[in-house]
Formats: sequence, structure tokens, C-alpha cells
Amino acid sequence: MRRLDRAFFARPVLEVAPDLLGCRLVRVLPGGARLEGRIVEVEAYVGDGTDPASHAHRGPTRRNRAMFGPPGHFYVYLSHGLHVCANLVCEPAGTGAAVLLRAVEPLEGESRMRARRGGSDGRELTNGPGKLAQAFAITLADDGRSALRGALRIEPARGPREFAVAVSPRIGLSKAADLPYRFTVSGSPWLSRGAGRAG
DNA sequence: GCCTTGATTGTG
DNA sequence: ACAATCAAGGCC
Repeated sequence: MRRLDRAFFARPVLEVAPDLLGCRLVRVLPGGARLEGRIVEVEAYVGDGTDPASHAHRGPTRRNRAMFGPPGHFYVYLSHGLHVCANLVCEPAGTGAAVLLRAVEPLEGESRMRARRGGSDGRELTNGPGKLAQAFAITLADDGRSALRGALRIEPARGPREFAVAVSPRIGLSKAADLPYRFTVSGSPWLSRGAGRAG
């Protein structure tokens, strides 16, 4: 398939999360330049009420509204008042399940990413949720937008999967810090720093 | 209303 | 180790 469809994201979030590894994050800038990265690290936030670490755990608010919208759309929020983090909404509307994009491997447009990242280079470009959002020019304006089409989108992996998926606890949580909802491309050098060796 | 806490990052 | 900085949640 050339494009991901709504059904891909409508599945259980713990199935979608590992399937997003290897997929491409694509941003087409207003001038037409293309930024592309291969997803290597994600975290799942389940919407069944059993995940106290999820923004959706206490129901809809203005900030997390997109989490309860249709699958295949972005949920973008401001973290610590400074950084932007991007999620992909999963499961049927009203569920409140999403996958956080934590790290990508740059494939195209690295010079433009570097400019946006204030000169940072190499893995520092995209090895964290706030970093990749900055590199790909993701802003709160992308909150609620479709990830299936448009200037910011997810494209399917090309070719068969050639890596192992590693599972580990999520990063930086004070609640439910033991749940194994983090999925990474095993051994990738592009993982986020909180990553430790669990990749 | 007021205070605390973050799904983080850069710097010391 | 800690500041930057804002939206939610908890509590009075």
C-alpha cells in the first residue's frame, strides 16, 4: 500500500504502535521541500481507563480533545510549556488511545532540520519527541489534523520489515512507569536519550 | 483562586 | 542537577 488508511489506526493501540516502526514521518514545507524520517521509537497510551499516565485518563479536556477524535489524526500538545510532542490517534473515535512519536531516523531534508534545530546535528536532530517535532516543524496548528494525507503525514514502510522490535517501559513517567508500552527498532542508534540500553 | 506536576530539553 | 514556562488537576 502506498498510503496508510483509517483502518490501520482504528486497530488496538498496542498493535498499531509496533507497526508504526519503519513507517515514514513526512513533512512537505510550504516551499515544497520535503522532510522525511523513519520512525524508530514510539510509546502507546491506552484508552481503556487502565493507563493513569495517559493524558486521556481523566476524560476529554480542551488540550486532549483530539485524542477522542477519529483515528489517523494527530494529537499535538505543549510539554512543560516549551516543547511540542506529536501523537497518532488510534482506535475508534471516543476511545482516547494514541501513540507518541519519540524518535525518527532522518532520511531527507537534514539540512533544513538542522536549521530548525539551532545547529544541532546527527542524532541530536530527532532523538526525542520535542526534538523531532521541532525538526519537522510540527506545531500546535497540526493538532487534530489528518495523518493520512496533507502536508504532515505518515507513509507506510517501504519493503518488508528487516529489524526486530524491542519492548520496554515508557520514558519519563511517574505513574504506570512499569507498563511495557514502549516499542523501538532494536539496536537503532537513533533512539531517544532516556532510552538506556533497552533498545 | 493558588499550588503542584508534568508523555522535555539544554546547560552547568 | 536544574531552570524554562504553561496547561491541567487537586484542593480550599
